[in-house]
Amino acid sequence: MIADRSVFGDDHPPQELLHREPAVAALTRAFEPATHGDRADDVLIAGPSGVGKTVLATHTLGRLQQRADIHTAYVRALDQSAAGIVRNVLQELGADPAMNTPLEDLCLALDERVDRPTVVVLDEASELPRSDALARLDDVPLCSWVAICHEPTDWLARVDDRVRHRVVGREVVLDRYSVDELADILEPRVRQGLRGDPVGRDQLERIADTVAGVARAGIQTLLAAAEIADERQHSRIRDADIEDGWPRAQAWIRESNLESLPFHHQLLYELIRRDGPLRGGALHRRYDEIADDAYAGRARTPVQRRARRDQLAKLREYDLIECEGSGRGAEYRVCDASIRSPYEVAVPPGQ
DNA sequence: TATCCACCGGAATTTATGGAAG
DNA sequence: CTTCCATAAATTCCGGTGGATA
Repeated sequence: MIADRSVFGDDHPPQELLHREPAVAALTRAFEPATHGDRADDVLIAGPSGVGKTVLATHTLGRLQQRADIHTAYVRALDQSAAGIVRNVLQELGADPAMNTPLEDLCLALDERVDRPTVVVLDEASELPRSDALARLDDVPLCSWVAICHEPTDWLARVDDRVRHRVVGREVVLDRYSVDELADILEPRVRQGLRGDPVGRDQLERIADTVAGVARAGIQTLLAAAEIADERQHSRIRDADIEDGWPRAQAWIRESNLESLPFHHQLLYELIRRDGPLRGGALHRRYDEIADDAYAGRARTPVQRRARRDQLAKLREYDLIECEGSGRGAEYRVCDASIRSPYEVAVPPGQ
């Protein structure tokens, strides 16, 4: 049934953006000055994860690039410093700045390189307000940015006044898709990625409903349901395949999250998976007991408690562990105990 | 209920890394 | 090669706080 898995990848853009016309129009308007060689307006795109914020930005920019002489850069801001972000922008523009180039020099190099309208997409920019990267980009005359975050109100409250005034009131806020809209979005993927006539409209709607209008989850669930239908030798996707496809899709997302993290995080995760739910104190004691063995033969060495707390916060952010209660009494547990670290983490049994 | 203690998380400080300049 | 420098990651320090203990 599955003809081409790559059709379901995050990096496989749709040929046309369905049901985002107002957002495309707003972005196009903001980019308009760039078509006559001027600086584009800055933009803030906000909305829950998986509803197409990144696709909206790159798709619209791609179309602009076809009819205007501009440069674009795509950077994952995450919790990078201003220097890290400016350095990444330079790399995207074809420069090769050294790791230890001072922020000031990076900005000068950027100023020199930007010789035409340049739009920088800053994805995963929720922590961006902590650095002054946006102000740095705004200092470059022809350079504008598109920041992508989850919570626009919170984000705007944390940025510098000068930066806020550039985007406030013109935020592009995306919401989850309706069942009908998401079913429309899934249809082309069925045609391109699956063989035969494997799924009906009512089932696409069922998928859309299951994932509550989150496009990324819908696409992954469609693929998972097709995979399960294959395993069960169904010629068409059945309701039960969709039922079981959703948790499988969730597991894929979590697995790739866990895989992307360094060993420290994965060790903490494995401790919680094996011995959780655990309170902070108990977790730290377990770590101290097994750390020497677990890190034996690895490039990294055990870290202190304060660093572990930051790593636990990262695991929560990635939806790998959850925390019941707050502060001192908080209890950690993994979200899905069937998800394991790809490292063979040697964790001797507790007690 | 009062006191104590361990943990949390912000901020300052130190260490590690990897180029570049001398 | 050595020294220098800037960043990123980790450590140290510490005030605040919520659970534990009497």
